[in-house]
Amino acid sequence: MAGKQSPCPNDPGGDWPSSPAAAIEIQRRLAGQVRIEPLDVDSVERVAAVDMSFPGGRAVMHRLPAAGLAAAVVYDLRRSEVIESVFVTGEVHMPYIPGLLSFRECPLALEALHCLRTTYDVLLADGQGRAHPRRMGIACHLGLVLDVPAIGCAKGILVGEVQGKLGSRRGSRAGLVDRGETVGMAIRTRSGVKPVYVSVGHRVDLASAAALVERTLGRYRIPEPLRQAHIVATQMRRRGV
DNA sequence: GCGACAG
DNA sequence: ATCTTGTCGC
Repeated sequence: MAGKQSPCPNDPGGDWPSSPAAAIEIQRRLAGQVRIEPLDVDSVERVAAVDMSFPGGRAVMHRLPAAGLAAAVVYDLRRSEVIESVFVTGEVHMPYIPGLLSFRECPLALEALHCLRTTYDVLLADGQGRAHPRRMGIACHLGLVLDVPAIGCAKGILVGEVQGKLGSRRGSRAGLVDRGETVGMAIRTRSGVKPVYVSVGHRVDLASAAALVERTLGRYRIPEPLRQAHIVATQMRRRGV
């Protein structure tokens, strides 16, 4: 358990739309700004990851504004440990709408990332990157706003279908294709366990993204940086912050 | 109209 | 995403 773990004062983000129509318009405009290029995965030393957690059961879940908690960590690949961990709490003003997740989570997620004092080489987001109906998932959004290499790693599919048959052994891969375009990669991170879906967020290409994710794997299905961010987000919420 | 649908 | 204990299996 290395690294610190402290709350961070909230700060104003950018201006975020509250209507689905406005959000979709923004996605159409931003999608063309995503840059796909190779990333030198072998030289990556620090990987940042963000995840969110929300309180309450179905009763208060879809009530807005809602309380949310975003956690961000920086993971050192060489030492295989978290070197910094932060979190922020705040209000979420958008409901969860498939395809518009970034507008619900980005404001708080960005606040958390802004609190990090450690620099990092690439950002991992819990969700899709280009494997999105408008090629503008949360990983693309975060990567564009911060102008950092970003990768989306989702536990489920939003659009597209796995090409062919994905092997059951760890390390097996299969393309994720949507409307004739390979938008992501299904990767079996543990033998006999459901795969994760990796896609380009920003300033990386699919091959680099897949390689980076595999470099961050520990003994679990979810890449270690993301798994750690998820643990922080969940524990801080249950601790009643 | 019906089914799908990241977190 | 969240509510939850034990339990079956490699």
